[in-house]
Amino acid sequence: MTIKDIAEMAHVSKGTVSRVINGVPGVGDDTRRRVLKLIESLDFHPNASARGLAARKTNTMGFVIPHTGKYTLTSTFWPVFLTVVTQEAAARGINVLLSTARSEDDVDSAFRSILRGRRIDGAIIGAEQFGEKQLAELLVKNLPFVMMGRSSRISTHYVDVDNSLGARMAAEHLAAQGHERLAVLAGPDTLPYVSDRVSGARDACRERGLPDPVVVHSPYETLEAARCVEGLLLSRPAVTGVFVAAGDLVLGTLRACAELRRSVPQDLSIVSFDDHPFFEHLAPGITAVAQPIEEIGAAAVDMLLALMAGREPERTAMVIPPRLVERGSVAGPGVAARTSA
Amino acid sequence: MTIKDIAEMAHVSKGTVSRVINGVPGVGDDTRRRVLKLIESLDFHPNASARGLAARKTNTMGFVIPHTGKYTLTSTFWPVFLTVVTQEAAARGINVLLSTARSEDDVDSAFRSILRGRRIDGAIIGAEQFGEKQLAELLVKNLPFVMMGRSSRISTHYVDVDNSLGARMAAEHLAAQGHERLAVLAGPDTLPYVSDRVSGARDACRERGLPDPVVVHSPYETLEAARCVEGLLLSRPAVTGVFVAAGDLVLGTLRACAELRRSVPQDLSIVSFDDHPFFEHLAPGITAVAQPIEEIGAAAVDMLLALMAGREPERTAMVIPPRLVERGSVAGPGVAARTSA
DNA sequence: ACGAATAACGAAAACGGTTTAGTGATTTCA
DNA sequence: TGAAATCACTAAACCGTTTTCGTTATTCGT
Repeated sequence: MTIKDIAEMAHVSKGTVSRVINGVPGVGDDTRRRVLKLIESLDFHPNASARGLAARKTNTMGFVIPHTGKYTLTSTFWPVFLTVVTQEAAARGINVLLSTARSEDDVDSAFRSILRGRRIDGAIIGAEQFGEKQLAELLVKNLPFVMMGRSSRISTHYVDVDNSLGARMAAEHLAAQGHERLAVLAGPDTLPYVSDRVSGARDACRERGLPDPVVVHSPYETLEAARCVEGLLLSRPAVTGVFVAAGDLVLGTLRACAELRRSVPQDLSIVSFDDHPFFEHLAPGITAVAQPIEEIGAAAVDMLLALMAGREPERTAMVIPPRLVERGSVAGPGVAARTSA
Repeated sequence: MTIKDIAEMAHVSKGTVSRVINGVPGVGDDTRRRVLKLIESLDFHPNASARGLAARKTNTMGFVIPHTGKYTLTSTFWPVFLTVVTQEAAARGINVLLSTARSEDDVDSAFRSILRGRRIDGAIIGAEQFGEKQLAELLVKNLPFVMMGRSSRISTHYVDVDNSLGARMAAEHLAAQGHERLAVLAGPDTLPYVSDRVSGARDACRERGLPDPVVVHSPYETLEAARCVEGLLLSRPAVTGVFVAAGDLVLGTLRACAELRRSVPQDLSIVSFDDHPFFEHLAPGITAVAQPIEEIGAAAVDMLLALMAGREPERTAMVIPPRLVERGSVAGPGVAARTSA
């Protein structure tokens, strides 16, 4: 079944059918209705490849997930973001072509496989994976894209959570409970957003006249994170509150506390950057700076679709504030002191 | 840059270039090398839409994720499965078009959006979403597909974990520690695999001469699961071991225990069907019947690729055994008895 | 050394749409 | 009321590949 069959049955030309399908003006009302009814009743769908070839657009966007951790899709951020983006795109008639990268080298091949052959009209990409090569390729191919997160190389077309603000919120929340010796457990310092989170927390401390927080960087690996936190727990003077600057590190933090028999929040208060469904159900619940992922995803799709349609989006960069979700993992530092006294 | 440009530069016809690109015989060795070098040096990639149109294949597979829970991609199974499938497909030069469904009704539209317009050559689909309509549509379109899980409607072209065996393993593991009063916390009984898991556990009990386990069905919602488990914990005679028949229900189980101040494994032993990275890091670690997701994913892709290539796969149905991962959430029932005595 | 088989290629016809240019009929306006 | 403008539509070119078919050299067997 092709457009030609429809045309014959409706006694019109292919061009007219095409115009009807695409809602292009230049077709009489009665003709349009007749063709539409025919298409409907035959459940006809135009061939996507043919459309892509003729119109030079595929109505498909690419999604390239970075490779932080073994299965990035078990992280606190990406699975939800991917879900939101996919649904948001589907609602607008856009399909999502997915690409994951296992290793650092894979990023390149994932990139190419998705860019190759004008398979997509645009892409959403994690800012952290913007190497020179990838960037060059995108620009050369003139492919619209929006980044999730900010890259040091490109300063536009991105959507990001306000990392600095979120970090401040976390640090201030801890400080407001009376904590004075804070720590930041941050991700690898190669990631662009990590330094924002670290400095945000540091600034908050300085403004309150507190000493700079001790900063530890850990890969997104529970065991390594646990080792880092152990170091923190054994250091003197004791840290009483930790800002865990990525949800993926929370489990390691809890594990370290369990192993050293420190209890949360009595011995250590925790605020996480990133929320996750299971944080609510742990005992205690984890207080978190939650990214409004739905909002971020919708914004990213909006921006990309504008670019794909050839117009400049209203806002070419968006930084969205997170919000603090208070649960049980934060208490005053006095609790531990009183207990040990 | 098109195939025509390449042809002119190499002083051959478009047909020859096409043959070279597709590795079709009928081209001299030196010509082939020359064209190949040109393609390489110009970094030429043939237009995917044009290929799709002419060759009637898109080298793309669809992936339809079911809608169990708010964000299925935070479940214990699907994110990992999706990752594996995507990477396995990428390694074979196949792209993945993703589709998610938020609601029951959405399944249909997700289905159609991905099937529409011969955008894909085949699909991997969760068996649980096979309604009559979807099935009819697939068969009508003659679209190759493989199911993840077994459907009651179609008995071939699926890959599944051995649900029954896994359940037996779980129940027997509990029984081997001396538990006699077991419970099964299962997912919604509309899902096809749920009854297999329930009956597997029941059979294991019967064979050992134990009473049938008490079975509770819960949606994949932490709070509802917790309520179910509370009921279990308060029932008499007391249940001492529970087989949590889906990873997504573990958190609810733990939450109920925490709320009623029962400790694991002293008061309640837990075995989960499905493993998850964070199970290892909880205290205690959760003993789980782990699905070999990588193996399952690879098998599914293999099978689908065979179908897409037009040949019948060697194995038209695969049931893969899970394996038991012992951690700290199981102990003998005596512990609680002794404590309370 | 000669006809037959084979190999290497070119020309051109699909594939199923979109889009441009053109045509006849109708409406608009002075 | 006649020329101009508008409208609804058709015909045909085009998008960038694959694939079929035919042609020309080349190799083969005898």
